[in-house]
Amino acid sequence: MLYFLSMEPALAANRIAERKLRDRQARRAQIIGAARRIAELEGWSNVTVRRLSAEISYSQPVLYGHFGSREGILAAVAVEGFHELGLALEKAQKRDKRGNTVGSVAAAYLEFAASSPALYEVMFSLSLNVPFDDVATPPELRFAFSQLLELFQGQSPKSEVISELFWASLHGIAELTRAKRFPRGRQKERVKTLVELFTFHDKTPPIVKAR
Amino acid sequence: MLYFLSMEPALAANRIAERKLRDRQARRAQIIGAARRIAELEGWSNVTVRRLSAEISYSQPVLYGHFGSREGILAAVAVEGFHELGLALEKAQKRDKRGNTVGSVAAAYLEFAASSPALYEVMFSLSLNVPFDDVATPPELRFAFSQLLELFQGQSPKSEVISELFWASLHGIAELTRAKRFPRGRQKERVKTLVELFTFHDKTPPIVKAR
DNA sequence: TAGGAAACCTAGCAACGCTATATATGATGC
DNA sequence: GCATCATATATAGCGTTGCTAGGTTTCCTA
Repeated sequence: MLYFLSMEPALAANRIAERKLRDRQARRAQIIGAARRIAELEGWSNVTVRRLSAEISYSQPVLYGHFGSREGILAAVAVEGFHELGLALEKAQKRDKRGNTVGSVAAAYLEFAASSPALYEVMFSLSLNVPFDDVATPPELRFAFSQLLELFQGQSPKSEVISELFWASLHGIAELTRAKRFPRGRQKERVKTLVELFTFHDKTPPIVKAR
Repeated sequence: MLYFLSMEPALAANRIAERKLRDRQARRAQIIGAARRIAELEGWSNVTVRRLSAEISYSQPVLYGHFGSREGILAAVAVEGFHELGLALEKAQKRDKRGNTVGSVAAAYLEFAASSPALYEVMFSLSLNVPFDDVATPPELRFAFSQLLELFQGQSPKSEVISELFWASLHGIAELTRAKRFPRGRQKERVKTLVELFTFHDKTPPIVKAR
């Protein structure tokens, strides 16, 4: 039972360092979680550093030790959002059984944006972000977009442009819906028409790239 | 030369009231103009009430007398933006000589968004806005969207949905371009492909209803 | 020309993001 | 076990923000 006491000092130091790292990451997750919760319930303007510090029962400088600024916190939330969006799209693509991959991915995208409006908002409102094809771009962003890229892969020489347009359409629908710029209750029809636009029945083999 | 002095009192009061109204509107325009200029040059975070009051050489409460809050100022700028966007789209539609109305309107839309990024940003970032089909919706918003509606009028029973999707696509492209989420230098190809998607030829409609 | 309304400014509040500095906590060497 | 030192955390404050109560000036009217 005195095992740990007799342990090699270097190993003990390792365990301690690991524990500290875990604590740190746990607190980081706590901060991000609190930010998301408050944003979703009360809007991003209520996500203040003071409020967050009260929420996790630490002083403000602790938050600045984790993320360098308030924007850093929002950026971390945004990255988490892209990760989850990527997972949701991947899941939708894999689970599709009706041969309508484009449709189910589109539905999943809009469902994500609608069910977490504040999260979706912050994913695109941060203006000081790195370009998407930059080396510094977080892999979470690439991952999310790659799910859309795969949808049209090899369909045409312009498959990349098609993917970009598809993404833009989804993003536009999500944003205009969130901002209440669209008449209500036609969302299903909108998605259906969108899918038709992006589904190409040519002589040459079209859309479905099962994989 | 003593004409005005002997003028009917009621008329004199009228002239004075009119002049005051003119002054008021001129100052209102000054504020909006200053806000736009600063936003475009230094970003919206630098558009503070203090800064604006210094810019027009009036104290802060004067600004609050015109617009009730900082957000009120941004909203006024946004409305002005929608007005100008509507005009730009109308012009593009009327000037089109190549029979490619959809294309020239799309180009005009993206040109507008690209040349005034801060203006375009504020037009869609105000979350607390009235729904688009509400009675309280400023006519400028309706006007802008009506330009897009006309584009597809009568082309299909779903012309309204098509218009909404077209708008969403344009908005998505504008936003993703502004946020640098798109690879550079393919904008022309993007627009061309978009126009193809939204152009329905009488003989062979590219959209075949999928089941 | 007196009086009153309208226009305008001064000064200040509470809350914000952020940080220099002080204090407590906990691991390490003797 | 104790002293030491680094690391972790808190206190307190700076400058700036949006916004407003209250006093002052300006200008129209009678």
